[in-house]
Amino acid sequence: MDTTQRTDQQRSADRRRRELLEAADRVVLRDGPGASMNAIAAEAGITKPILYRHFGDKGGLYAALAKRHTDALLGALRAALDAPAERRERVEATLDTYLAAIEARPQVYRFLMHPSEGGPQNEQGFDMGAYSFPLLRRMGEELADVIEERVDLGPNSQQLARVWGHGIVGMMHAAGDWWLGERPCARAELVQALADLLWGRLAAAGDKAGGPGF
Amino acid sequence: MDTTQRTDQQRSADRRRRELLEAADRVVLRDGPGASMNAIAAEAGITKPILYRHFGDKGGLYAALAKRHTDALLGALRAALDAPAERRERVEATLDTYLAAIEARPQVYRFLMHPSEGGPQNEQGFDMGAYSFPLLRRMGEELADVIEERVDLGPNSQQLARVWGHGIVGMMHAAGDWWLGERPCARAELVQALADLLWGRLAAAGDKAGGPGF
DNA sequence: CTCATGTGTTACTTGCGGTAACGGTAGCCT
DNA sequence: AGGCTACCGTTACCGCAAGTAACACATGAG
Repeated sequence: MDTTQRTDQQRSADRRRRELLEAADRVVLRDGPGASMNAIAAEAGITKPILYRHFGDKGGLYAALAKRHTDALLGALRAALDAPAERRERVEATLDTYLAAIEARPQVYRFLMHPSEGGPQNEQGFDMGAYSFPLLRRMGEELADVIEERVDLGPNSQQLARVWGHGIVGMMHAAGDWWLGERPCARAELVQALADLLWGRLAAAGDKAGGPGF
Repeated sequence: MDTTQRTDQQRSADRRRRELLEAADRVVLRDGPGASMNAIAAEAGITKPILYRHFGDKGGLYAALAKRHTDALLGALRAALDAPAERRERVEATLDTYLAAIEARPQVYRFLMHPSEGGPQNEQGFDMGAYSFPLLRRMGEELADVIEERVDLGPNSQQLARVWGHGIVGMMHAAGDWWLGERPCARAELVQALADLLWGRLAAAGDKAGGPGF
């Protein structure tokens, strides 16, 4: 029993793992994050203990599931962030990429961010918070790296970049979440509004008549 | 059986409700949001069904609990937002108020925002997501109202204000969450960094040597 | 043939949210 | 007084989901 066998088995196990993840994906997207391990196992054509052998516990499964989508989204964002263009254009492209992603697959988004609420009858859900925030944190850190690498912020640039990275990601996330729920305007308008905000239009705007401004 | 009796009973019920909420508060702050209804009932010196008679279900209890803290925080924020001062000063005061609140009572904050994870051994938590986002949404809406009321944004000001309200709140929240976890700097520095971001310093900064900027 | 190993199962335990059914106890009515 | 109606409280239970133990079948190696 050595490498060759091990690799064979590992390949097989990896394929199985992928199949299980795809089944889990289908169920979670259909039934919401409250989906039970039994349901996921049934969809995969097997039974619970196998899931536990592969993923340890439900958290492990959900983490693996979240990682897939998270990686895909981060890849798209990185591409937008790396395109050759002016800074504002890049910012807009990145915002648009994120918003387009959550608009195109709101089910996935809701799973990643609001892992409760989901299916028709959603009762006692699951812990969560443990999968959504990794995504936001990772996005924040990556954006911080990009900012620090490319923007001249003078002294203390590292900390400033990290604050901004997390702050901008949070802005994008919260605005996107609200927008996705209410759909008050077209995506492009939202992108413009957010870019304007980042471009200091709040500071530049005048007060309205009737008192000191905000 | 009419008003007088009813009011007496209602007063008594309200007092009871307050006591129960305080007990729940203690337990949740001690054991984290995974606290069981049994534990809360025990802390209050009673048993489960009474909790259910008062709050319907666990969601109702947590919602009531969250509302208390949410209202308190919103009150403080409104005060900071209404102080007579220049716009930038107000923004800084508001940011500082929020950050001071979460710094002073991280347990409460974690309950409101990340209702999973909590006590030492926290496993199967609870659904959640249903209590944190109301807070963010309410803050976003209130800020939007203030912006629209006081800042001259030209046409489409209503939508712009709402986007910005939610966006700024999200920025504050995400940056605060990250900062609370890592404590990389003093609160005042964070406030400055965020205010600088809102004041367009990202747009104003130059590119770093080595390529087009972010 | 046997034995180790990986894959799968059934059947169970534990602990939670939530509820039904029952017991006291205060006040009001006649 | 005696009984009736609400209300506060209890015990004991249901359903369900996470997670686990113990067992069963295959298959390839010696």
